[in-house]
Amino acid sequence: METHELRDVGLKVTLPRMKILEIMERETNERHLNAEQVYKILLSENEEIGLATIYRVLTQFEAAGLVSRHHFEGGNSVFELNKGHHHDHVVCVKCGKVDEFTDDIIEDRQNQIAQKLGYELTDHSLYLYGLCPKCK
Amino acid sequence: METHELRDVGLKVTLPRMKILEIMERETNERHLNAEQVYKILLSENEEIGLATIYRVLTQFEAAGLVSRHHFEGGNSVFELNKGHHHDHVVCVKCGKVDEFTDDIIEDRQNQIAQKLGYELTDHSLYLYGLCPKCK
DNA sequence: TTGAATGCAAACCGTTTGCAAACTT
DNA sequence: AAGTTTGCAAACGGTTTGCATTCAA
Repeated sequence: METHELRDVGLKVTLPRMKILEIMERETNERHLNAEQVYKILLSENEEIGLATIYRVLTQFEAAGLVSRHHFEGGNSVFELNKGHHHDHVVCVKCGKVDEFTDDIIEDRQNQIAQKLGYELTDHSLYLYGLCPKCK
Repeated sequence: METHELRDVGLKVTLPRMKILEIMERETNERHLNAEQVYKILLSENEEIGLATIYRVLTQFEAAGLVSRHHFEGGNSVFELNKGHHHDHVVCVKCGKVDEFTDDIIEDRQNQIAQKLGYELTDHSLYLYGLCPKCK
């Protein structure tokens, strides 16, 4: 139940936050949503929640560590529910489907490259773009 | 001389285009510039070129294959002069310095991952963020 | 001379913010 | 009852566009 997840991260339990969290839990596995998409899903379920609230709630969720924000090609932010482990993404440029992966070899190489160039890494982002099985 | 590069890609030779191309050639190796930065450099050299023109020219350069556009963390676009070969980037989060690299092992792994997940890759982006030698 | 390129200001779009009203505790 | 959270509309920042003027060929 979303109630506990919200309380656990110190957020007051409100209807908008519960609904948005519920949607993130339902949809994250298939695709990552932007604020507009969350807004439309809410509308289609007859929940009249303002777009500004969605941005605010998602930003709070991000600060609380419940979701991460990504900037895919094109620019606007998409959000994904956190499941704890680091991973990278493959994004379908046609339908928006997202697959996740981790690869130790790639991680190692990144660290080696950073070291060789003298950088102290703080973060990295790796996105693969293409057509998913259904779309090609 | 910038004149030929412009003619070669089918662009009329104008002062804004020459100046902007010249700046890209001077600056690309050290850092990748956004439109605002190009604008300020032009101003500092007493060239009064409108920001809208800079966006238009950079977009034309991109279409002509002269430059690439990237979306680094934070969101706004930065441009880099193309030198023909594919490469990825390490970006200093403090000073904006950019280093480039390519790594065949990473490229291979990316292709294998895409294949395993059934994607037909069209593109990818890999950015490492950190502190460069001077900034850490 | 003629069509393309520029400058300016206004439009745009995703996102954020100020404020009064509606909620959670 | 006290303090948050929400909705609305207005503001914002980077980028694009319409239109009259200026320019390259």
